[in-house]
Amino acid sequence: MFLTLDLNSEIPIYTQIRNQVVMAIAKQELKEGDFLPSVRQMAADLGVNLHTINKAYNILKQEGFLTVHRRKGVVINPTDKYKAEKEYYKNLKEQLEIITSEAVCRGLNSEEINKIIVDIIKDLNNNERGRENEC
Amino acid sequence: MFLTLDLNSEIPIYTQIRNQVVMAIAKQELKEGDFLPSVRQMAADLGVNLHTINKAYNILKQEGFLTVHRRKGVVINPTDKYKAEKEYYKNLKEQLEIITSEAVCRGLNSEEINKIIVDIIKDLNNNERGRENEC
DNA sequence: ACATCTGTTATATAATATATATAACAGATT
DNA sequence: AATCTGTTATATATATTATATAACAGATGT
Repeated sequence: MFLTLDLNSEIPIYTQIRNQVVMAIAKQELKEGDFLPSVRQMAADLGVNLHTINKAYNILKQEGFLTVHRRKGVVINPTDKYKAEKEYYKNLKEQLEIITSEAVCRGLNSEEINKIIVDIIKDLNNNERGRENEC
Repeated sequence: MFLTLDLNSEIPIYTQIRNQVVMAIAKQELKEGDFLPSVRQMAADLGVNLHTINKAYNILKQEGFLTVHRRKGVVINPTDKYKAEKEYYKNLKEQLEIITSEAVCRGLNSEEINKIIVDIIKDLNNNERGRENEC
């Protein structure tokens, strides 16, 4: 399982799960058509409540990342289901305004921030390799 | 006042205030030695409770952005008080990993993300001009 | 047909976070 | 001495987060 929880984190469990699924999709550890465990199964695996998983899945569903089927479980959507749209860009910009402002305050410039992002994307692609036998 | 609140937002009021102060520092609308209104004054201005402002100020204090004096009110710190340090970099990277992963999922590449950040920083500097007679 | 596993929905409960309302204290200013 | 500071302490209300049970209906496998 690619999921690890920090129960002491201020970030809610359902948000941690949502974030890690998105990161797994970005790394292509999860691809179109891949299945996630059922809410009950993942709840058992992680030792949390069914509703916590259900909330995370419903957010991901609402965001377009996955589709939910009875019995089968949860399926990662094809990428065209979660293409960037107007509302997403607005939200992204708002988030980056806050983060970038603090970074600028603390003396970083756009090149340094860009380097961090380039490195993150590089890492996403590195993790892509050598992981064929998972899930 | 450079502060506007969205009471319907899911973002807590004290977090909105914290973020807007950081953005104001980034825009240099607030500079070293500038004063912020007292907790009571800003609470009255914004129509919220004293403790909500106090919480925002204490977070900003803890983050190094300002110092609190009795009577005088609240003073923006010199920039060396909130230089980027190890812990901040770790936190910044964690935040950007999540945001960048989602952006990559939605089809953006590092150039496009970088452009958004460059534009944000450009806007921060634009707002710097023509605002001499504020506060 | 039947049992079983799905997601889903509904309640209830508890703990924590957020926000407000008052009050009081101690330091600093005027 | 009066006033304005930040600070601290309670109390209260609401919302969020997380858990605990239970039940329902659709789909699957036997």
